[in-house]
Amino acid sequence: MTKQSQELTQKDTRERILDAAELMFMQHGYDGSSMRTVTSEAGVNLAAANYHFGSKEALMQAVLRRRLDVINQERMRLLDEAEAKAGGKPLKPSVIIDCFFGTLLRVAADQKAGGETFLRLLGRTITDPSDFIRTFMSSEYADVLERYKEALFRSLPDVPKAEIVWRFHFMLGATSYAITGTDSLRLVTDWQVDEGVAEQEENLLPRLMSFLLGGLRAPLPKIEISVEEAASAPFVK
Amino acid sequence: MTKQSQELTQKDTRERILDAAELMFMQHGYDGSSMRTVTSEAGVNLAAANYHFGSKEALMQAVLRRRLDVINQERMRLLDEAEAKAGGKPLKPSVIIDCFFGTLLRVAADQKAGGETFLRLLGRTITDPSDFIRTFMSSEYADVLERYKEALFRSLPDVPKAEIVWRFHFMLGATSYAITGTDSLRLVTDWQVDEGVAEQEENLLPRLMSFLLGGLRAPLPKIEISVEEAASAPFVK
DNA sequence: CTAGAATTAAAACGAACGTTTGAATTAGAG
DNA sequence: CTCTAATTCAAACGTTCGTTTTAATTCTAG
Repeated sequence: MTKQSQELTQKDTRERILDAAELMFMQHGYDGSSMRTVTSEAGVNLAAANYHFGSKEALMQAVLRRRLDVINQERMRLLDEAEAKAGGKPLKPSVIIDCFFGTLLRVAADQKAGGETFLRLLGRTITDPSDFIRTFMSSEYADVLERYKEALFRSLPDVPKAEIVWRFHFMLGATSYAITGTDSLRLVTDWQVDEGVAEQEENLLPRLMSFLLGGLRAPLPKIEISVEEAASAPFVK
Repeated sequence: MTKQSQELTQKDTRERILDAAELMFMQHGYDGSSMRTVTSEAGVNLAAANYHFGSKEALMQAVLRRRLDVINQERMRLLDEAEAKAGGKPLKPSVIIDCFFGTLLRVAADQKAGGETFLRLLGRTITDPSDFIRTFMSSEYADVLERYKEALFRSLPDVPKAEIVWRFHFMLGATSYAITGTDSLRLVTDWQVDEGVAEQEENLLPRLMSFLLGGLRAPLPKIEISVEEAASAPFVK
């Protein structure tokens, strides 16, 4: 059997498992989902999941990788493009933020039948307690995060780097929580009964963008920085 | 046996279970923690947990309630106090934000041996996939959220209420993610090896506060609002 | 068509799970 | 002290978990 035909025959089962796993992991979390519910939801045999992916952990990684690769490649491409166009000059913060967070929302919302689901899965995954997930996400994001941090440092030369790292951190949190959608605190209750899901995404992006930029460019807090702390501040290279 | 002596004798076991559960739930999540690891960590018999709390779900609720009650009562008290002092005039956004988010960080950080742990547990709990946790948090937070939303509406009369609700939502996300601490993406890597944990908390508050206020007061996004959407916007009463 | 690899299918494995049971132990009230 | 209720304890319950095994089936290259 050739490689090409393998992929064709596997594609059905593999992708059905990935789709079902994406949905179940989003709805019930990694620990809350079982291989049995995933495979039965996918309409395939239980053993097929272990045959194609090896283990539940590997399945989770495959679910995440399928979408994250696309998103992170697009993030890199857009930042390269913007920096090339700027010709050595620092980028505007709004451009950087849009490349990073805007890409996430746009790409994830674009992909038919799964983008929305993945977006919410990602929001939960970022705070997932499982060690292997945190390790995986860390390695998966290392390059792109380093790239964007450097871009922000150049973009905001007067802001301490430690402060930028903190605010990037806060922005990630606001975004991850925003896209989780199902508001655990029911802050937003009667939600889009008449309208489609797409419309929510459309409006989420500009709203979130305004918030993130406002936070990123907020006045610096007044903190007494001790000498020792300044020396050990993160990422002051 | 009198009620008082009951509480005294139960206190040891009950609180040891609560402390251990708080720690395990924080470290491994609700689904990732077992009654066996919790009770063995607490140094008590397995059945003691079900005896004192009835079930694993009830144990989780007791863990959350123990700290949330204190925090939310303090939130209510401070807002009452601030509004009484203002004498009918709207409060400044910074005051409201400090009452809500500042109280969380201060009270949780104050409580000896557990405040820090609970803070991180709460960060994860807010995005936990379990249905019963979301339901519990929703009901536990309903009153205080309603109170703070109203205060923000009065504080920012020119900002559409829907926008305020969105930004409250984003602020919750930034905070919950910020206090989760263990950065899943390792954005902050070499972290306070020399310094204690307390110092992180000290600096987190002003940093987070600046970010939240910047986001809250950011320029409004440009969104085309259709008539239908405006009519069904959340919480426009 | 046929040999052989790839895939699917059914069944079972041992381990870990939340919970329950019933006896043993502890502690306070009269 | 004695009786009774509260608590602790060891053991087991039935279920579900991720994974493995082994056989049946499907598909394709030659």
